[in-house]
Amino acid sequence: MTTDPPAPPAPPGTPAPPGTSAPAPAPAPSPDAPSQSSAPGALNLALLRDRNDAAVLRAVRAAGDGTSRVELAVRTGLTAQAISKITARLLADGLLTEAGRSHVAGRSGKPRTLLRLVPDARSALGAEIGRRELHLLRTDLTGAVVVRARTPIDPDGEPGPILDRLAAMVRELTADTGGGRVLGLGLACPGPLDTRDGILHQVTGMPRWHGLHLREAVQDRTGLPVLVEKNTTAGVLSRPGPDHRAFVYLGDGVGAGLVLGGRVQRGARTNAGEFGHQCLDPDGPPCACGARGCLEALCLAALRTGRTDRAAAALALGVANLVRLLDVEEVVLGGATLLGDPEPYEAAIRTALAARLPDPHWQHVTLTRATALAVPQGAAALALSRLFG
Amino acid sequence: MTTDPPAPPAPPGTPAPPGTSAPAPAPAPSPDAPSQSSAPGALNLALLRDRNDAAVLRAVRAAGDGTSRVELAVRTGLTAQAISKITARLLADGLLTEAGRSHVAGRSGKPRTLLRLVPDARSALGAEIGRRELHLLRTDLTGAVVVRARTPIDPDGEPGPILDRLAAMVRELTADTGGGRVLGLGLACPGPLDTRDGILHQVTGMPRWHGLHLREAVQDRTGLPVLVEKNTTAGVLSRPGPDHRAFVYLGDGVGAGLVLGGRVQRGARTNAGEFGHQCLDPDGPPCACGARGCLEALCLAALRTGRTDRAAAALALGVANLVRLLDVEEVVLGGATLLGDPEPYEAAIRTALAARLPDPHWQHVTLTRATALAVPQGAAALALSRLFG
DNA sequence: CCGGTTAGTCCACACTGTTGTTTAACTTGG
DNA sequence: CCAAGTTAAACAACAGTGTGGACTAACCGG
Repeated sequence: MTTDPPAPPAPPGTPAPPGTSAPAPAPAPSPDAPSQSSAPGALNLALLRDRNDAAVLRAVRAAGDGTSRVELAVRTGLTAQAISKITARLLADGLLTEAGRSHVAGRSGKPRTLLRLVPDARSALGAEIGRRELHLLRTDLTGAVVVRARTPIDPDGEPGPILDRLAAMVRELTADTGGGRVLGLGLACPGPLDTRDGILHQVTGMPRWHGLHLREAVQDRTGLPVLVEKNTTAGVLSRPGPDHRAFVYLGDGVGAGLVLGGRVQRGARTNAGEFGHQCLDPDGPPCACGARGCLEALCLAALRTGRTDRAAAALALGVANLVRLLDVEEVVLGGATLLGDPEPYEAAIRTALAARLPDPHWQHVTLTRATALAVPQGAAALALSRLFG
Repeated sequence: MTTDPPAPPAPPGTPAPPGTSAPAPAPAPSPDAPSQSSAPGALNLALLRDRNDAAVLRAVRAAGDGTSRVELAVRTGLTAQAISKITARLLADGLLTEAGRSHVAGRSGKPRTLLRLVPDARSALGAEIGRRELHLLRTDLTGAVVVRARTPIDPDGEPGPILDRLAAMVRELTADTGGGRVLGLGLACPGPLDTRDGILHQVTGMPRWHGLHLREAVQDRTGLPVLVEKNTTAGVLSRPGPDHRAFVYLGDGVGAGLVLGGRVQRGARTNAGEFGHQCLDPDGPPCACGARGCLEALCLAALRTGRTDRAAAALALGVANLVRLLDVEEVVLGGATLLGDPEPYEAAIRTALAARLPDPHWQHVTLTRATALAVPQGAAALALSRLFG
């Protein structure tokens, strides 16, 4: 765990979240903690403002290409006046621009002024740390990938040199961000980990990374706010979607990321999403986790013998179980193995859903494919969520 | 669907939620809708105040018997001054009282003034509508049951007369609520339903209730704010618990209610919790839902042949799957069948969790039994959540 | 050109939580 | 017993939130 040159010694103008006006009020004890860790819902005026700013930004993003203030007022439930103040703030911060007016033929009155996100106003970094390679990318405010870079990883090696390389790549990728401030760096990792403190637990297949204080290590090397997340959870955040959705991953293992009620679900011990270890057959083959008949064990065993159909059937059953239990409206499929040959999986899942949902029409589930970049993009989205909430 | 005498023609002084001072600002379109239905997180000042009031009330409730203002300030993250103002409001509303001072030996300074909930300040009604009987109860502010009543139900009968009886029971049970205002009536029902509009879908085993506008019907008959909820979801709310917990139900069927991240999860179409229809054996016995090998089918088949052990094993496997997928910290067991003979189920679940969680120590799961009243109590808790958020 | 209509802003305001100061109610030490 | 020290809670002045009403801007239709 070499600690290396601390890179940019202080965060070069990054830490201020949405509002930029106040000099440095920050009553928070730790400089990067999210204001109040375990506050049970009590809100401050500053937090209120940030929340409403975020709500407006989200509404603008959701609208795609241009919304008016009136529409924002309707969508958010705030007054026109409140929207006026909030958008003024966001315009001053450079996050929004006015982009023409919306002339609707045969409609009297002053036309609405369109507002848009300024993609280059901020940027975010996201990385996927895998057992084979490290993938880093930078996105703009809309989440679109701007540049990316990759480097191989030796899973048995020490993390230190790799993190040094990561820091170097970060410097490269952020060198040319005009005035666009970098919001932070999201790191998506396999295996169980502690999201809150950014500490890895037993990362399967990467023995030297066991127990690593990843957040601290990368924060020291880059000077950026760092967020550590499980890869599947990052996957589900790769793009905005419905309030109830799941990202299902089939690669080296099987896992899922969950958004329920519009919120990422990490579970009590940040260990939710162990979708691959649901038991589908108490007498099935043994799994690496110690149990028997896990979905993951069934899938991997089938794949080893080339029986994609069986792997797909097992996965499909798991997805149907998940959909029935959680009533999600979208399932996003990802992971190298699955994306390498998606059709059989999609077909099997469609069949299973049709067979196992009592009313497939009413409970329609959208099935989509993630891109290969979903995980690092989701990691970047994590950094963007400082603005979008 | 007889419409009957509309009972107390207007809500007799009930509608104002926490704050009572303002005459009647209510900018909400519909009188009982929760201010703004689908507002994506935007808050106005009135909502901010209600939220903070609720946060303080929750903190007082969580503290059990008496907290001080300083402690509330710490817990909520608000300033002492803010707490002072908020508690003053709640004291004026009669929700809190000052109950002595906390003399701690060997501690200098002014002793803290203890604050407590006033149990009788408000009350809430909760009902469980089952296939065999209707169970109604009234709780105080703390959720403790004050009075209850029951009446048999003919599952094949018309709902109208039963709802009339319900309204009569409501009048009885609320006749002697001193000044304690009734916050509302929660109705827990089986089967798929639409929580938002309070409309039942196809309630299994109660054909005449199919498509009933239950909320409206009961609201008209009682004049109270009515909330309709699925029985399992009500069950999980029967008492405060950890932020990630599940209520698992084995009665006429098998189901679950979920609280994840401190929020009830109903799913995209308020159909989450179909825990009983996870497939544990693709070649298993056919289930009433049309699929094969559902947990519920396995359990019920085993129970029909008196094999409690097999039913317990199936349920335990499902619970283990649920815990791994969602990383809950508490599982509450309920339902008449299970509570009639809980030991084998508990033992099987403990065994399954020990076998299937990679680190049972770190991921410890508390297993508790619900009371027989959990469902109607949870329904009442739903009405209490107007105050507690 | 002018009235009608809609969008957005300016201003005064009510209310939120915050900061700084004062009062209340104890314990401690002489 | 009394003064000093300490902690709890309230009081007063304040910054900042969203709100309501009046006002201006920018279009349409005649």
